Amino acid sequence: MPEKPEVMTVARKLKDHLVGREFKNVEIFHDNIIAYPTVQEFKENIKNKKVVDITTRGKWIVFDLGQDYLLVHLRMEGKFFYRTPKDVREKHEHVIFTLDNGEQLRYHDVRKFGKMVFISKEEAPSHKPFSELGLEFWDSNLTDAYLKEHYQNKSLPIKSSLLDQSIITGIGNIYADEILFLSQISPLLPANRLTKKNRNDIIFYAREVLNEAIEAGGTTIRSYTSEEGVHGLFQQQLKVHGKKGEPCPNCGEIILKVQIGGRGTYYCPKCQKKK
DNA sequence: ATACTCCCCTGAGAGC
DNA sequence: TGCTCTCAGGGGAGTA
Repeated sequence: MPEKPEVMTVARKLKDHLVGREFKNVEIFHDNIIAYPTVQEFKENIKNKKVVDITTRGKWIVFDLGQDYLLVHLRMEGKFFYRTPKDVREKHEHVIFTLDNGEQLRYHDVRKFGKMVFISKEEAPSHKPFSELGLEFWDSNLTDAYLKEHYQNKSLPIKSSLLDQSIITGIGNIYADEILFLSQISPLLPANRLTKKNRNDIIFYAREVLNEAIEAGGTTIRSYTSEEGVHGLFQQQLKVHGKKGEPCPNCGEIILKVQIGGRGTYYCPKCQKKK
């Protein structure tokens, strides 16, 4: 379940290995992975494109190909592995890129939720997904005023609003719970009822949690080429997410689990009161 | 415009 | 052992 820190870690490792390489061919075994353009166009466009850089935007991995971008969203379970053409294709390898050095970069995704987009740099800013992404957590434009503006008409619980990628991008279900716990805000509180302090706390702790996770990512992820994938990241440092029935690390109250917007949500009912 | 619900897809784990 | 059921969750589509 990659969120921003995991995506950044994967992107960094891909960059170490792939900058300067060229895509010579791509085979697609599950068409739904290709979100844009058509599968046929995607195959044709990717050929002979050289990887200039690899970065992230929100939870998307951004392959800078000079004139174009290859964008990859791992969704829940997407992973990359390096193989050679001799290796038998595994059950969940859905997209196989062959590189100019004979190696293959294979996209593995058990649940087939991941998405790939090939788009020109010119077209990208006004086109999904870039056109619908909000601010990165480190962006200096992410301020109380920004959140106030975007939350003022939202009666949705703040938990759901934090997952809205068009406001702040990169936060997923796990870190949303952690950020709200540290901010001592009930996940059920409607976004338009947050105080100024609440909003500033969210910004502060979002930066703290995500930065810490990014640092941990550098050491915890063994290798995205291994069967380990990106599992286990930051698990030891989680305070409430996944801790149903355990005592709150703050006050000892039993941590609850509820469903908010269809997502499992963990919180301490004592520390995170719906004021 | 916002906010619901359903769906994508598979495997793991629980319960019987 | 093995069946059925529920859950995991990022995000898009359709609908009210």
